[in-house]
Amino acid sequence: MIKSQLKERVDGCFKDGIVQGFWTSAAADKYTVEVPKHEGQGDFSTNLALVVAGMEKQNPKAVAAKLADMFSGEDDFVAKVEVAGPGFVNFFLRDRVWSSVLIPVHEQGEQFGLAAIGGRQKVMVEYVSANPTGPLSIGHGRNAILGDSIARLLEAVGYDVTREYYFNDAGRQMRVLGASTRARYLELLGLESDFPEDGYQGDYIYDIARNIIDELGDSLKDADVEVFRDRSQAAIFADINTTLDNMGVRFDSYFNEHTLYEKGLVDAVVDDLRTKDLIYEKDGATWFRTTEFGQEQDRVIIKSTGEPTYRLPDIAYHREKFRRGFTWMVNVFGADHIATVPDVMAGIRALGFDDSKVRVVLHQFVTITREGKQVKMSTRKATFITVDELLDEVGADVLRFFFLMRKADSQLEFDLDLAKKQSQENPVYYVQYAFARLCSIERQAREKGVEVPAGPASVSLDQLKEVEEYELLKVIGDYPALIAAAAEDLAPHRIIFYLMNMAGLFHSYYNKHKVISDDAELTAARLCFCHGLKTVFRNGLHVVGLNAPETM
RNA sequence: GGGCGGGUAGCUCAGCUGGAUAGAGUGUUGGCCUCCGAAGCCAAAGGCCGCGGGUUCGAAUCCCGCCUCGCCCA
Repeated sequence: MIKSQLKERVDGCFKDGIVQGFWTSAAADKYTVEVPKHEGQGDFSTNLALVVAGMEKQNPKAVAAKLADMFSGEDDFVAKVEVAGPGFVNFFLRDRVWSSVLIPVHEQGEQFGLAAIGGRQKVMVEYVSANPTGPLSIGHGRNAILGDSIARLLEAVGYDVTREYYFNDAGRQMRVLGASTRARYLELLGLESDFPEDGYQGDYIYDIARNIIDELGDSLKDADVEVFRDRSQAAIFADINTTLDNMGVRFDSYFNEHTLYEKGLVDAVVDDLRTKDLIYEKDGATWFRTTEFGQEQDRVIIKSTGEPTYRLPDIAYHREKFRRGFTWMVNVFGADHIATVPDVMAGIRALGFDDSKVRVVLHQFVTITREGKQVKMSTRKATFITVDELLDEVGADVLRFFFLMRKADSQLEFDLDLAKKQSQENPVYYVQYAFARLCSIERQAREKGVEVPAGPASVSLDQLKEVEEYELLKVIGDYPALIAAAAEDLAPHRIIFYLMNMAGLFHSYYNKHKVISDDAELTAARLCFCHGLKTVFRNGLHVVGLNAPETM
């Protein structure tokens, strides 16, 4: 906000410079106004002179000097302008400029940081999308948290978000699931059973079988696999939903792949591709000419057995998303789905849609370390760690925080010992503690009969003149831009880093300066300042789905 | 063999569209509670940003090659 004010003034000078013949318009939109890394380099700096000089073979320092001259004369915003280094122009602002951010924070409260960038456009975020063959694994957990946080961020900047879970309950996997449950059922009844070779070995299958016995006894001993499949699916889905609920993850809709077939949408894709001559038959299979869309080889979409490959329904599903009116869509996938992306994109383009409207967030795998050693996981042997187990061990906030601490591209090492055993030194608590402390300060003030100011209007913000206060005020002022950038990049991890940084600055400030003192005017200003901090902590925690506890 | 993603402090990881002296947590070492919550703070130590070229005023960041780890496809 303050940065954009300055940027406008720099832009104005740039235009004046063109009029005066100092430089041409070539560098327009190429230069930036940034916060310098090091102290002594001002509150903001611009590389305008370096960019202009580079494009026009001028001396950067001379250009910088001209720009600095145009800022001549002091005012109530800029205090000092300097040329430094290879040709940066550094700006030092008036101290009182910073405390002005408390005004919008106070006025907007929970709305502070929200934006209307999205213009209520309809966006779909698809995530989790795990088939109901077993409890959610740790990888699904990362996916769920990532998708949910991205959805929250997009809502925060004004998109109309629909969260969707896509699944397939009709495939081979599901038949194996049904057969596994039937085998366990018969086994528990003491009857002869044949557990499938590639069956699901997890204990949860026993649980499902046991529940069937409790409810229906041995009446299903001659029933088909389908019966067991349907019951297993229902039970597993119920568990998945409970898990998601415990994680604070919700969905607006569930999309069953089967409906694509029911409505003939899969066949329609084949027909449409065929009329566009993008399909041919070879070796009994049906091929899609993906080479027309920049791929190295064509892909099979219907196998010689008549069974479609995963690509086909995926393409049909994405066309359906477009038809449902979504302006753009986000797919959150684990790294193992990488291969399907180009095929689906090709399909979308082939059907006449704009594939740049589909943004794929790929996240790498999660590894768990316990007692310093990596835990080996296998889905088939059911030796994976489930989200439920993690939730039991560390709780929803820690789980979410840890999953968001890494950008999606990075593999995530989840150190259980750190998350659990040392929970007192956990980064989650570090941030939440900052918020709780701020709440505690306000409680303390009230107990002492000190009036907590209603807002910045009634206090003298000029009282805020400590370096630590300026630093924190700057951080507060960055918050709206942070939300916008994190949403744009679909990168919730940035919020986490922001919060940890702000918490660090605050804890440091707290240890150095007393908020409540004998100086009534100063106390009022600081209480107002702390209230602003509290607002930003709460908003920041909430925007990625974390709790902001008032006491801990 | 091809594709994608990593390689930054002992460990786990940030580093936004190239910017001025490389960042955090954790671990190690040493300090700080009569004082708004010590789940906290302060200080020290710790780096050929995988390797080699290139692009330019300037590269951890962009381009090419190679090494290595993970995932996927064949």
